[in-house]
Amino acid sequence: MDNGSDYQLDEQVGFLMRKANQRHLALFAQAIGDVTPTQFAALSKLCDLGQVSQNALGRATAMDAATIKGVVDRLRRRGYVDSQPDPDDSRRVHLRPTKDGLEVYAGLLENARAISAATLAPLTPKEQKKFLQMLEKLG
Amino acid sequence: MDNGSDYQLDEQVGFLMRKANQRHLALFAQAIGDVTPTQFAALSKLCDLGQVSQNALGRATAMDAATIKGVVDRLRRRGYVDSQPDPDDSRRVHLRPTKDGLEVYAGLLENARAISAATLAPLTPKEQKKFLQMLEKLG
DNA sequence: TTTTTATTGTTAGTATACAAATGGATTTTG
DNA sequence: CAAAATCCATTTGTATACTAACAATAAAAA
Repeated sequence: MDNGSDYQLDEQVGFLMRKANQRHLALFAQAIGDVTPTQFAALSKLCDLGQVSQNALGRATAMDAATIKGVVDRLRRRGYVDSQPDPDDSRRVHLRPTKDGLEVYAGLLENARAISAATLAPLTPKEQKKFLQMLEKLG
Repeated sequence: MDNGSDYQLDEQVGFLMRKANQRHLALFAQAIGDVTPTQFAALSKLCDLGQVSQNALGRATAMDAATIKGVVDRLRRRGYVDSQPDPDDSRRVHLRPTKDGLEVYAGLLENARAISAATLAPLTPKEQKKFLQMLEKLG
């Protein structure tokens, strides 16, 4: 009896999401070699917020404490981020984008928009909107 | 003048896909602690195909040569995979699921299906179908 | 047949990601 | 106020993932 016991990997959400993400990352790497997608996400939020603690930046970019630390370290090594101890809370470290970081971010904005468009390009405009809405529900 | 220069990270496909994927991975880890999603994918394809070379398994699961090597190493260490040199092509190594690997895979199938369902649960059945179709176009 | 090209598996290096544990510092509670 | 709970940043360990380079082998082209 067929109890529907077949399992096609290629039809599973997880597998399809991994592949879609792979394609996106490839598009990103092709358009922006200097900075990784994760680093760009952190830089973007940092430039938006102006000043945040490291953990707060992690929360804003959906990265846990251990992950955001590495990302910030690399951005700091490149001179895009500056860190200062918080005078009011000695646990905290204030992060700020450097002048260089702000300029690099501004210079990459157009590319970032193009990457998002290219990622969604296989869908019609209507589908794209729906896709983003559904993604939001799944996040 | 507003040239639409604002860029909301939280609205970008890449960011939303990363978050959706995070949720999926969390559901997977919660339901199946023994094996990771990537390992399960490799095991699934291996049990389907019965016998493959390492690189071929990597292609079937969308992993490059370096990545599939690590995954197979871990599966072999757990005793789920057996490897034999190919007599016809001395470069190649044939991979096969062990008895243990087949049993473990069979035992996890129900969970795997439940994880896929849970991942898509926030969407209606109709939306789920559409979502998978769109993902396929983006992969 | 000899040369070129392609494939297979491996290694080294870098960059996410998360769990778990730690040490300090700050809030909240009792 | 003192104890408990929480938060911040860090470290360690494991697991993806990709790039690039490598040696050995096999297949294709000249």
